[in-house]
This record gives sequence, structure tokens and C-alpha cells, in this order.
Amino acid sequence: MPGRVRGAVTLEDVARVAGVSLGTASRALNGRSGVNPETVQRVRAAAERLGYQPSAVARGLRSGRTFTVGLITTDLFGRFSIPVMLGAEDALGAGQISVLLCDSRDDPIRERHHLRILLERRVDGIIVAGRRTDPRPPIGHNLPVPVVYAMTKSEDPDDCSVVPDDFGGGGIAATHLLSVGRSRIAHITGPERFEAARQRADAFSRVLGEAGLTLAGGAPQFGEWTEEWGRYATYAALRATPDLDAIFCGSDQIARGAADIVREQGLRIPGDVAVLGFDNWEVMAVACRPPLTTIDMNLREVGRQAASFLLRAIDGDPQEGVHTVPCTLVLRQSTDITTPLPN
Amino acid sequence: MPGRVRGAVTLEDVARVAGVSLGTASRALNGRSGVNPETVQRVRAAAERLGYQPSAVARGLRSGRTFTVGLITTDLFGRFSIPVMLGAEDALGAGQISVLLCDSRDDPIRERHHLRILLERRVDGIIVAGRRTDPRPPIGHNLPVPVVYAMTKSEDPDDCSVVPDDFGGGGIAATHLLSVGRSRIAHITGPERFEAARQRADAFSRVLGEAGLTLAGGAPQFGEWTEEWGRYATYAALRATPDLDAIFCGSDQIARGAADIVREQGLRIPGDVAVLGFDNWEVMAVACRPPLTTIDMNLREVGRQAASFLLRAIDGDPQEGVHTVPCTLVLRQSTDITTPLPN
DNA sequence: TTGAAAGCGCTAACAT
DNA sequence: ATGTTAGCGCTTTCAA
Repeated sequence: MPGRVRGAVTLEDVARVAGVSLGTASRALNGRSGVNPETVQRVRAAAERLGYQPSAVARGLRSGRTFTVGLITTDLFGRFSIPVMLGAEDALGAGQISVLLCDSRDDPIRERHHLRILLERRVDGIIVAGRRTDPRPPIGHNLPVPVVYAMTKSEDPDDCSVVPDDFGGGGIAATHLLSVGRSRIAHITGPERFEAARQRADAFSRVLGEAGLTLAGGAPQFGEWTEEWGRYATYAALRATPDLDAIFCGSDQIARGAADIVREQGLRIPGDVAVLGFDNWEVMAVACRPPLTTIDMNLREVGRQAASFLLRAIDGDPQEGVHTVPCTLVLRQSTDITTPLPN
Repeated sequence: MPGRVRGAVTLEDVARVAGVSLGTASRALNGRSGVNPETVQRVRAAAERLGYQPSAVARGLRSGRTFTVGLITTDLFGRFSIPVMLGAEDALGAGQISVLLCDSRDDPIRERHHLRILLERRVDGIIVAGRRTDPRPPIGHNLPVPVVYAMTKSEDPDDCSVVPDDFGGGGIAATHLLSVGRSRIAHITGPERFEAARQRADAFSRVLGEAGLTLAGGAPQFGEWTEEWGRYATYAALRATPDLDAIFCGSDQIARGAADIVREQGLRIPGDVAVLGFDNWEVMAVACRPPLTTIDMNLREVGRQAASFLLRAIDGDPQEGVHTVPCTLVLRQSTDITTPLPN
């Protein structure tokens, strides 16, 4: 690469060096048909030698397409946005599309600002990623580019949203605990204001009901998404139902707190009490004693699908409505009586 | 906003509606001097009415500046990249600069690919973010745009890198434990191949030495960055040194494992044994029993500074060399004998 | 104070 | 098979 410092090599430079016209150089490099193979070689060689890199800016201006999408995330810090982003990158990168990242930090002002920036940059589409699935106001109306919501949904049912199937996840949890022979089961989860918490709890209770069972304690224990709440609520649950044989926790953090208390009460996991988490937050779940069986929301797939929907919309084939991605069970030792205990 | 669907409103549209020429419209909207105030009003009104949004693409082509920087991260998943990114966004957003995000997933092929993409898009500069501070090969030579490394450093000492001051952090740890009266102190940390682990250990030992002390067990215990290793090594350390009165852990995860074992051995934290972490990974540190005193690397500041250096370089004032950001102590209860225990 | 026109780098339509 | 040219949307000379 020659030691030039500024002002990139242009196609005109390449054409001059190759001794052809601008148009021919363009056609040669873009593999258009009807160019003498020998000429193609000459142009390619010249481009190579000069370290030519086509300007995506010029292309964008000409074509009206920038091959860029904006990703507005409300909460980059949270561990939910990251897998969603990664999944989106999977799907977009394959299509040679780049991602402009904006973190709104849950501030509507910042969000509007970023939206403006993205539109000025003429992105081909926008993904709005959230950290909870509850409906949110649409990011705009009548926007000139398609928008897809990921891990959150728009209040407008005509918008396209992709979220995990929390209801299904709750069902999977219940089915699993029943399948390992549990019947006196408590459910400790996050704040009731989270739709995800309500849906998981509803589905869980429903499946128990179909098996002729009811929740230990009579109702889900709504609280916080923290270990501390998990500890507190577990302690209380064991008091209220001494012969409890399973706890379904709304998050892996809650589950860790639960597991700590169960062990400290001298009970064995899963022998006496099975503990089931939610999220499959690896570092949490694996460090748990014993490692935690949990439900994975497949957030990466959520991101991937959101990006796919966006690509379709960009290609003129928008899909309305809320789409869900199934959860899957990740079996570790905290519910599995067939696997020997570690440590 | 009018219901147009495609093909954005251009400055020409605005000019026509305002009844002025293209040039005048441009000058009016950009606040250039020498435009009749009344004309400015007319143009502004027209722009507003049409929902005009200037095209950053066209501007970029003309000006040669895109007001975009590329952020290449080797590991988006890891919890270290995120604060660095956030910090970078802080500094860049203030300058109206957008971020193109690329995740190389630690794959040199992908990295080269992303680099090419970024250069084609004519970014004004590039930040390379890592998850460990060890030197890495430069991302390229003689690139047409400035590059700054954040939370990793380039093997080329002439490149600009910003990393946390792990050596300083180790010193802070030692000073703190001494200040709360500890003298029989073990150090349990991650793999020795991490420069960060070595630097923290070196500084820690050195400060102990200056106080006339040596490490319990005679040497740092290098292992893994996991809770499991923390548990295992703590168990061993308590065996080897029954009157141990403090453990400095190389990460908050290790520290949590350590804390669990200390408690299970019937010892009190911090009464009998103080436990000190590293990273200030909130969700870990706060959930620990008791909450964990730890060292914060101020990664957000690392990102912020990296971005600032990049901006300076873009403005023609590059700064060579490795720059460090100091660590700070975050006091919670696991080392603090003056605060009553929770729970 | 305003208008006209050049040109940023590229692709595609048109001409040869 | 190749050359020429218009034009994507914008800013900034240069003229008036």
C-alpha cells in the first residue's frame, strides 16, 4: 500500500493508470459483462497496485441505497440488548450491511435525536431494540424507511415486532418440572408490571392446572429481578411449604438466590428441591451450585429474525404484526436427578 | 410530515417552494452570513413544511468528512466492551459523530473484512476495542485514517492506546487491605498469561513488601476468572493459612466464589476475612454476601478518552503511546468493618 | 443579497 | 468492447 496520507485513490486514478476510461474501469471492477478479459486484468492490477477502495459514499449518493441500517437500543448496558445486536449483525453482515449504533439510554429526547441522525444518513432501515417486551410507543409515524422492533413491541399492531415467546417459555418450565416428578412447586419472579413476568406466570400456572395442580403458596411471588429477592422469597416459600419440591424462578439471578437459600436450609438440589431459572445467562447459570437448568429466550435468534424481517421490508415485502421466537430448555443439574452432583 | 414514501425531499425542492435558488437555500439553512433575514425565514419555513432532512451522504461526498467512526470490537459479548463503547459514544455523540459497529468475534479474517468495509465507507477514524489489555498486532499499517486502541494495546508503540491502569489497581487493593488492618493476605486471580493479572499481582505484592509483608501462600494463585476457581482456591488457601485475614481476588467472579467458601467455613466477612474483588461488575458485586468492595477500572472513561484521542487525531493532532486510566476503589461491606452487616 | 455553475466519486444510459 | 456524459444532493466559489 503506497504511503499516501489523505484523499483516497479514486476510480479515475485507476482508469488513468490502466489506460482506460472511467466507465470501463467501473465495469471491469464490478464484473459487468462485455469487457475484454485482458482489460479486466489490467484494471484489476491497477486498482490493486494503487490500493483502490471504492467509495461507499459516492455509491450511496448515486444508488440511493447506503447498505446501512440503524440500530437504536434503549439500553446497551443490559445484557439483553447484546445478543439481539449480535443476531442482527449475523443476518445483516451476511448481506453486506453495516450497522450504525445508537444508544438512547431510555431517553425519548435522545431517541428522537438519533432517529433524525439516522434518517439524515439515509439508512435503509431501522431496528429498535429494547430490554423488555412490553409495548412501547412507535418510534415515528410514516417514516421513509422500514422499522422493525426487536425484544420489544410497538403499540401499533401494524408495526413489525419480534419478541421471545415468554408464554411458551412458562409452559416449557411447567412441563419440565412435571416431567421430573415435581408437584409442590413455587414460582418466584420479577415485578408484575413486566409483561414477560405475567406471561410466564400465567402459562406456568395454566399447565400446572391442566395437571390438576396449583402453585404452592397459591400465587406467583412477584418481586424483583434480583438475587436478594430470590433469597428472601425462597426463605419465605420454604417456611410456608416445608415439603416444597421445586421452584420456578423468573430469572437466573432469582434462581441463584433461591439455590443459595435452599442449600443453606440443608436441602439438596435437585434431590429435595429442583430449581429452574430463566434467561440462560451463562456466567450466572454455570456458576450456580449446582449448575442451573434454565430457559433460553434465544435472543440471538430474535435479533436475527428482526434483521431478516427488516431486509424483507427493505426489499419491498414488509411483514406486519408481532412475531415470537420459541424458548428452549437448557438442561443442567439443578433439576436433573439423573446426573450426579458436581463439587 | 407529508405522506411521501420514497425519495427524500431535496434541497432543490425546498428552494423551489421558497422561491429562491439552490445556493441561497443552502446558505439560509446553514446559517451563512449575508442572507436576507426574511429570506432565511422563508427557506426555513419551506424546509419545515416539506420535512426536509439534509442528506449526510451528499454532504459526505462533497466534504470528504463523514462524521462517522468505526468501532471494531473483538468481543461484543464480553462485559468489558460495552462500557468502553458507551464511553466512546459519550465523547463522539457530543461531537455529532456516529458509530459504525463491527464485531470481529476475535477472528482476524472478519477483522480485515470489517476494516475494508469501514475504509470504503470513508469513516473519519477507527477505534479498536478489546477485552484484555495485552498487546495485539496493529490492525493495519499506513491506514488513511487515524486509529486508537481501547482496552487493548497495539504492539506498535507508536500507535495510540488507552488502557486501565492495572498496576495502579493492584496497588490500590493492597493499600486498602493494609488500611483496614489486614496482614495475612492471599491473592487469587486469573490466568498468568493475562498481562492484567500479572500487573495487578506484581503491584499488590510490591506494596505488601513495602509494608514488610509477603503474600500468604508465598505467591499469587493464578487460575481462571471463574467463581469455581475462586471457591477452589479459597478452600485451599484457608487450609494452608488458617488465620488468613484477607483475600484479594482478581475479579468479582472469583471474589464471589471466595466469599461463598469463607462463609461456608463458618468465618465472617469482613470480621474474620476481608474479601476484595476487581471489576466492579455491579450485578455480581451487589448480590454478593456481603456486598463486595472492589476496584473499578473506569472502562467508560477508557472509552471516552480513546474517543477523545481519536477526535484529536482526526483534527490533525495525533497522540502516540499508551495512555492509562486510573482505577478507583468502590467501598462496600466485604472489607469494611465499620459498616454493619446486611441480611 | 442572490443566482449560476462546478465538482465531490460513482454507475448506467447512450454513443461509437 | 470502450468512451462520453448525465446526474445522485450538496456546498462553495465566482458573477451579477
